[in-house]
Amino acid sequence: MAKREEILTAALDVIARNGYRRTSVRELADAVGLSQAGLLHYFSSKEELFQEILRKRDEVDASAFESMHESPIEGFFAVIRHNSEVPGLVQLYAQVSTEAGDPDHPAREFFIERYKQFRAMFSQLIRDEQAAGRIDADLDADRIANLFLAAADGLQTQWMLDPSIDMADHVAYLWQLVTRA
Amino acid sequence: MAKREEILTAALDVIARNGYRRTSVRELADAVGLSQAGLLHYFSSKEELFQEILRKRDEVDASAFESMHESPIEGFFAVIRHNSEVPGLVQLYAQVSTEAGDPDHPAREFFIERYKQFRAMFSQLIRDEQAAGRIDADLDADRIANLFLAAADGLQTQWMLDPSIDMADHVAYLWQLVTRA
DNA sequence: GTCTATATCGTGATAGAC
DNA sequence: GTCTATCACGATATAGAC
Repeated sequence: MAKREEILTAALDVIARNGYRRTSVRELADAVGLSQAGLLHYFSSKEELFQEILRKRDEVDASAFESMHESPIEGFFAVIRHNSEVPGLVQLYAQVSTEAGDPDHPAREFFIERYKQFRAMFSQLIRDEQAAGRIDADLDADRIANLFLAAADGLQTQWMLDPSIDMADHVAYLWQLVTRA
Repeated sequence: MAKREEILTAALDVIARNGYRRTSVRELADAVGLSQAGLLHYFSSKEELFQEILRKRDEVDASAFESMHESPIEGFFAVIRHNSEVPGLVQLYAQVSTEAGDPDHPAREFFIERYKQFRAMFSQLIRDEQAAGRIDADLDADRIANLFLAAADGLQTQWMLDPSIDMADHVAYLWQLVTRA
């Protein structure tokens, strides 16, 4: 459905500017020129809507940043750098991903799957670096992968409270730590 | 006021079991045998109440774990280990700390201050290790401190989604990475 | 497919009696 | 200090017309 995509794209735009906390279904509906009920015609619930917004965001980021960098780790840094341009999306992600920690949250499965994928991707990346001799082969790729994802998430919390914190810089520093260890 | 403390202690207990998402002021009131209005007599708003609950938690953790360990880093690990016994509190903290990222959130100042303190404490700890020759003096204590706090926060998100993730183990691994670098 | 209108709900806040 | 009662509100969800 083209309309669904149109809604999600518009939603990303609104939320990037207004943040998650202030954004109701009604406002997203306004942004696409639909009524609240009209918008919910395309999604089974508010929670599903926001989950799909986040999925769309991943998709947009992936196609924007993954291909344009030679090494995958550079793409990762680029996404993080980009994040500081879209505070509302950072807030959206941080908020919903922690809500999804609740056993009954409808987006829980989505996030479990998402972390599984990112974890696999990242630990593969590290193993590749190990194979190439750029990271000590003794290091535990899985644990390091989890630590990178955790650092990226946790830095968002700090950055929202103090935007002078440079998220990308910190993650790059962690990378430096790992590559020289 | 003794009553305020009594309320906060009871609240910690309820939330540790039920989590944040499900917990309304009314339920906390029930737990201390007060009406909702009766409880709010002691706090200016729901948001202030939850902020104070988190402050109380820090206080409890600090007195429980800081003194019983010789080195401060061990206390840090102990708190993290303890966290996996109280999922509701992890959820509470994760949730409110990200909500506080909003510029208008009443608990924003509280968290800014809290991070400032933890950051200072942690980077001092690292500098001490550097002075003792256990951490390379070339490393940037401030950035590493932020990375530890970020990792601890981010691991909570992952752990809530997958409790088989060992938060303390991961943080200890990061410590190992830093001490051998 | 989209709208209008409304049901329904939870819940935080407040007024005022005791 | 504490309760009862009520308000106010901001949602989301849904029924039913067009």
